[in-house]
Amino acid sequence: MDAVVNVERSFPSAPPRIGCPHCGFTEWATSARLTSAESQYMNGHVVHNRRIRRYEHVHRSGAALATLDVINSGFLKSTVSGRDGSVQVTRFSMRGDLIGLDAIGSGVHQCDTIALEDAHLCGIEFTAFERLVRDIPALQHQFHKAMGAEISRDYDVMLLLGAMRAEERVAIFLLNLSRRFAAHGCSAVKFRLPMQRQEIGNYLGLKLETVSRAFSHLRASEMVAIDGKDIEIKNLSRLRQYIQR
Amino acid sequence: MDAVVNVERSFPSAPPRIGCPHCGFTEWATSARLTSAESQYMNGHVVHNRRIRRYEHVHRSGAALATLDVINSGFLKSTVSGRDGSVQVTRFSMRGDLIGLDAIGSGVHQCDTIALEDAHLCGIEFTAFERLVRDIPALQHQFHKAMGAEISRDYDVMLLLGAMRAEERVAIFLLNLSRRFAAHGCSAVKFRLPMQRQEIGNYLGLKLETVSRAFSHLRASEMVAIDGKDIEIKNLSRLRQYIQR
DNA sequence: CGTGATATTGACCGAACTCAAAGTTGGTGG
DNA sequence: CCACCAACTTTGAGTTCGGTCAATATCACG
Repeated sequence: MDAVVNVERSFPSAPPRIGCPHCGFTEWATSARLTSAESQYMNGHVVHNRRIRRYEHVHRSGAALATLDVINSGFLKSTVSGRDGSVQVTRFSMRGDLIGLDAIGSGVHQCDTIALEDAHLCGIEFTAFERLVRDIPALQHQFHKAMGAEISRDYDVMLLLGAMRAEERVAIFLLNLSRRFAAHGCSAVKFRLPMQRQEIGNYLGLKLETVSRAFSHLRASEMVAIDGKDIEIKNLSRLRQYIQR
Repeated sequence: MDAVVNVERSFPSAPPRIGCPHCGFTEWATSARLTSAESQYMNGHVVHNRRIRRYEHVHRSGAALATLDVINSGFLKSTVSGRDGSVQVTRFSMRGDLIGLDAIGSGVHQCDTIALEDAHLCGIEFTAFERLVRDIPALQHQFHKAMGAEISRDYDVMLLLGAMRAEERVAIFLLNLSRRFAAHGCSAVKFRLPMQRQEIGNYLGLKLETVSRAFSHLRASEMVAIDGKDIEIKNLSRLRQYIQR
């Protein structure tokens, strides 16, 4: 607890933050309702706004866990691979998402994480993060919720992969993207896919041709307009209904 | 931190533990290398050895998170359901496994968890557990590793569901069970399945007939002997090889 | 504007599903 | 303790959904 006390001594009121104008960790701190002293304390450990270029790795499978990161901008994909070369996309991540949870179990990354477009991350060294989490109860709770949310999401994906038919999977995928864009103040009905058909297939457990056919069929049913990577959901409620069968 | 200090005052050396002879939390404490004072402190919050009878629920989807539990004995299954009645088994849990992680994200359970046979659990109220985790750094690290391990396992299941063929899934399922039994000092090559074909299918994203056929084929290939629920792995290395294609 | 990568569409194939029937198991009550 | 019966498992035959292979179309980037 000392650390927080020290910070409170050094920063009795919150000084203006410097550096990273769109820091994902600060957003995180906001939703965890940290005091400004706590927020400042955490902020001191953040490596701000690391740039990742399109197609670059954030981390590779087998690499030791170094930092926990939050995305400020850009889209990432994480993949696990079988020995036979098969690839499964475990997650598409965007602004506000935590990167590195795949390495906490063993200390070594289980996934490759690659930028689908130029991206910016803020990171905290994991051992420092665990200390912060111990010192700041609100941060602890937020972190546990974030890991728990990832586990819940994984269970939804298992249901999708194990029990849904191809077109349902694609519809659910679009609705999830829609919801996530909306949560960031973007349009829920009109957006551009940051990934290609192959990658969607590797996420949904389908071949790219099947994804393409599903899109074509959803277009024919007039639920969505699809032009390459540009998506417009024409009938949100019918699309929602469709997956409830 | 006070709590630990208090405990250290009250229990300068470890007094003999009472009550639960096979407490999973104690095993947990051992692998986290808690001091005996810390272990004692934690132990004071454990509700020991709750009995769950076969087919009873440990928790239901939609119920608020109350306790985090560790299994002392018995096998459990956790499931998520789609609106259309489809069921996905997210996990088969056994001695030493943590129950309740599915509720940490939202505070509400995402899964139904049911006993496949009579079982015993030790539990700690979750809010108390978060306090313990803050007070005992080694416990914190252990808990984060446990959640991280669950996330890693989920990614493996996604690869299995999204990219593997039926017989591979079944082979991997058997090998995983084998490894887990071995980790508890049981035979790695001879064991009894605690679940039925339907439930294996609901875990592997297959129909029960497909599971049965896969078993028959693995038997015909002389990799395993299967008599109902009794499994004997006849050729472990060939079975391992088989999934590496 | 050209070119390689990505996406669509079609025809065919095969792995897993469905439906059905027989065989086996295990729990219960006589 | 055994017989019965419902639940579970195996196996077979036919179907279907998604995969495979291939040809064309479109896009994005240099």
